[in-house]
Amino acid sequence: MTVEPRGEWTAAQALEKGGRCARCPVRAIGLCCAIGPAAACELERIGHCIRLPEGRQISGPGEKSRTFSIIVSGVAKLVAAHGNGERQIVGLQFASDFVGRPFDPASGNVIAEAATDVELCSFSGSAFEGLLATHPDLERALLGRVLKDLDMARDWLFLLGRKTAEEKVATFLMMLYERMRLDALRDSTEGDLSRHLRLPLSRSEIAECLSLRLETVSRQFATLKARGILETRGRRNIIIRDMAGLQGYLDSASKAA
Amino acid sequence: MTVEPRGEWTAAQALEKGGRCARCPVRAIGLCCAIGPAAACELERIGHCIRLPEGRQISGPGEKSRTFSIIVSGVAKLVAAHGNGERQIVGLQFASDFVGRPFDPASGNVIAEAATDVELCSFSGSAFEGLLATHPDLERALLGRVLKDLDMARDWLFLLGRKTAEEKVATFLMMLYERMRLDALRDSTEGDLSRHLRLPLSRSEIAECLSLRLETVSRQFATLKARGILETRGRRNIIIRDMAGLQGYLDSASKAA
DNA sequence: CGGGTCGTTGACTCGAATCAATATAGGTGG
DNA sequence: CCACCTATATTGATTCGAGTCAACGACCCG
Repeated sequence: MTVEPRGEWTAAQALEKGGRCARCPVRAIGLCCAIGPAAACELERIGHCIRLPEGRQISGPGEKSRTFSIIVSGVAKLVAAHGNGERQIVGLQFASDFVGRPFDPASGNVIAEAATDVELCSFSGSAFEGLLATHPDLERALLGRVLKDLDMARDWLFLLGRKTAEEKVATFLMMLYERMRLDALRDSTEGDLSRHLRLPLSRSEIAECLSLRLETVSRQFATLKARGILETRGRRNIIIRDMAGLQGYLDSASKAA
Repeated sequence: MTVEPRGEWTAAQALEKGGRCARCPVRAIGLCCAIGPAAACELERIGHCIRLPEGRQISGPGEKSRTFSIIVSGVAKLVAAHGNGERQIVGLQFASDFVGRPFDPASGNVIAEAATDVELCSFSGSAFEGLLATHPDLERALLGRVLKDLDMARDWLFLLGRKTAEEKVATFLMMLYERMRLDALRDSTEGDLSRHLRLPLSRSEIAECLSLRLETVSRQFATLKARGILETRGRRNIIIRDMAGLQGYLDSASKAA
């Protein structure tokens, strides 16, 4: 998952070059795929690409201006933090997903943070809202994306509420694998990364996702390794040795010893 | 929460009567409040009111036709059920909320069920989608509602992941209280139901919401009673004796003995 | 090569689940 | 209207999974 630098660019530059969007890796799968060339040109005019380092806040309370962004590369985490120090990661957004909330000043206590270095195609909130108002296709597409996020959140509710630590970790890895495999196929860089997975999160962040402690996550990795389901290569790389074994955990279906 | 029978009615009847919507208790706060009288008239034409008894499935896999409904009275629960018998309630919808998913054939494994007897203002999926396509205001309002559901789901993730059994039950009761107080104020039936709460769910359903066992829910009720925070009147009625005490649990902020 | 962060492993604790009796509400039929 | 009956709810005893506290080990940075 090496990020090929594309550099910062502005709408003006993009137009000069005859359509930066045309070369955008998520043009075909992001929100922007829902609109025709004319509207895409308008999008290009109001958007600009920015790169943020791991850890930087992308949106949420404390940000100066409301923005709306499409992720070009990297992973963002959505974090709910209440009163005391408790944090819960309530969502992960990958390439082609969006971050931000049009028409909604208070984005519900959730902050978005770069989990890895990220490239964003970013719009000012009001400019993007203006475009939404004049392009029903775009608004329709956004509705679809929000519904997808809602499904994801509800799947996650089931995971947090009903799965054991072992099932949580296995489900998390499968989710990550499916999602990053899609991204990899598009980039079509390495031919056989098939069973290789680079983790975008630390153990402690995985724990924040799954409502576990980092020690428990570590133990579950150890269990999965002991069963020959995975191998680790350093801290952030995983090789899935037994895909079927991993899938066996998905629906809490496997009760066999 | 006695449901005043409004009877079944069809669009045709409604028009004869000069606008059934005008007398609808959720007209001012439902999705339909986003649109002008002309569009409201069209909504009236394609919608009809139905009443379903407690326990009846409203939507989800297994329903013959895709529908979209606005809840007029009663409470619906959204249930995620996977493989084995595990069930997780992933959302509750109250009067003025919606049930159903426009433009989305596969409604993400979630089924909606009447938690109490419900009155619905129901539309065929395609008819409602047609109206959405021609009324941007309505689509905008729908987007807002879906974003609200998303916030709710994410708050719930925090609750499931980071709160103790006691905090879960207290938070659940406060959520219910806030929501049902709003409904009650609108109906303005009883003057002082201020601290009275009728539970729309059984202990076992509450447990399904909170990822607890019903025994644990029962124990937490007992604890809250012992602390003088609540009283129970029969199985389904609660009187909140110490509102501040209950609120103390909301943000996991109270660690005082 | 050294230092520090991050991850792993171990021993023990604790909160909620589980298993098992009761007890009560609330509907039904006499 | 009352007595019964069954669902639902409560309470108790015990188990178990994950949390907590603590020490050690390994990776990655300069």
